[in-house]
Amino acid sequence: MARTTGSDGEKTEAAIRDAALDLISRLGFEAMSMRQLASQVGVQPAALYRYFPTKEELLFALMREHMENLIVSWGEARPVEGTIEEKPAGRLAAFVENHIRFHLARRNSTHVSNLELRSLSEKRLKRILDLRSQYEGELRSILTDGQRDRVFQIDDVSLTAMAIIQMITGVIVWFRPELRLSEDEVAANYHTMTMRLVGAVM
Amino acid sequence: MARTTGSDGEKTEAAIRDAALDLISRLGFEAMSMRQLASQVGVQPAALYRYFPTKEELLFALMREHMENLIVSWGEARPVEGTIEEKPAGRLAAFVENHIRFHLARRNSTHVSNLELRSLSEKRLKRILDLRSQYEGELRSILTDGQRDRVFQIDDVSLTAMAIIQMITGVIVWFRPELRLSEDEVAANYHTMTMRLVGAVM
DNA sequence: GAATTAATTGAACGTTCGTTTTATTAATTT
DNA sequence: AAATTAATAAAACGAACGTTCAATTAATTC
Repeated sequence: MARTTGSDGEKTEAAIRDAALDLISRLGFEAMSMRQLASQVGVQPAALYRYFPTKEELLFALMREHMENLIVSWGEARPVEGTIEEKPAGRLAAFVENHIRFHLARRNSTHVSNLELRSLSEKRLKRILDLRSQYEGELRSILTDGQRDRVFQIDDVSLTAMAIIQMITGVIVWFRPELRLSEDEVAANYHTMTMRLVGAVM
Repeated sequence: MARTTGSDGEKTEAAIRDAALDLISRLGFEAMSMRQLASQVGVQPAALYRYFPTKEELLFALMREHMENLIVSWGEARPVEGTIEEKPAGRLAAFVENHIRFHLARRNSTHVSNLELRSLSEKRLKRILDLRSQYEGELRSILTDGQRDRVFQIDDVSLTAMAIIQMITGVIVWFRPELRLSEDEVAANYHTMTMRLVGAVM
């Protein structure tokens, strides 16, 4: 056999991405074999190489897409200038809420992006870390502005930014949709904790 | 050749553990081969199997030891009953300080214990998660007591416990000894943030 | 100093890995 | 309807994997 009836490059590529996110987040990147991936997609291993030249480039594509989506998501959620929400406290609230919702909606790719950095070559690792640093810079600038306006009490902006990122990303480690708390309640809770953490009066 | 001059089982086992922690934390468990490990220890691959029956049991041993050490460490650092430090705020301060110092002193095994859970069989995974839950229970009980005494303002004890654990464990992701902040400063900073997070007045 | 035990080597086992090559068929274009 | 391009299958490559086994030597015990 060769080309199968109804086969379509775009659909296959999307199916590969989905299956890869599922398998990598469950088994880990190194533990997932290309044969396993092909089998889950319903295709022969060789077909994968039409879409991704190597296993590592597949991982890189998934991670880059995740980070770019995250940055775009924040760009759209960020309060517009001149509004009341554009003050530091409003921006921080928007940042936390967007971050929580984005990650809860993308558990698989979040796991992949957070746990598989070691499998990237130095060059590709740097590109992902640059995107990450760009995103974290948004948080740092919010904290710096709040410190300047004396609405936040922060000892060290960089350290606080890392602490907040770790805390709010950690939600995907324990949160399960079937648990007692809803996504809204979780987001509200993290918002409150973040505001207390930076010493903002609510 | 066979047994080498000066060879000693205890030393070899310790060397295997050290090398494994180093390699796994750098490459990941699946990416580390037993041949690589043997080479770093300075021994033939077959020699590893005198100390650990399988690769997975080696990983399990490293993780269990890490968690048991963490629990022992907290047992020794925990304030004694009847002292002023035994109030919730003092216990929380001790918990955060011990946690930060313990993890900063054991970067490799922390990475292994946090990132490689997926490589454990169901049974062994459960044993590690039980130890983890036992440790987290200590934090939850501190938060519960502080809530009862009205010295902490906490919406949800479990959620807050997870948030704090994620935040303070995250220190090893970014902290490098050569950076501007000392271990003492970092610990003090996390202590302040934690107290603010639970709404304690300092 | 002989017998025993501990520690390790060297070689090999079958399996699986990521990837490549070639052939074949479906869909699209001309 | 013929020619071309896109999508896949089938088979194979050499390399690396975790692990086992038998042989060998160092250290210890008697």
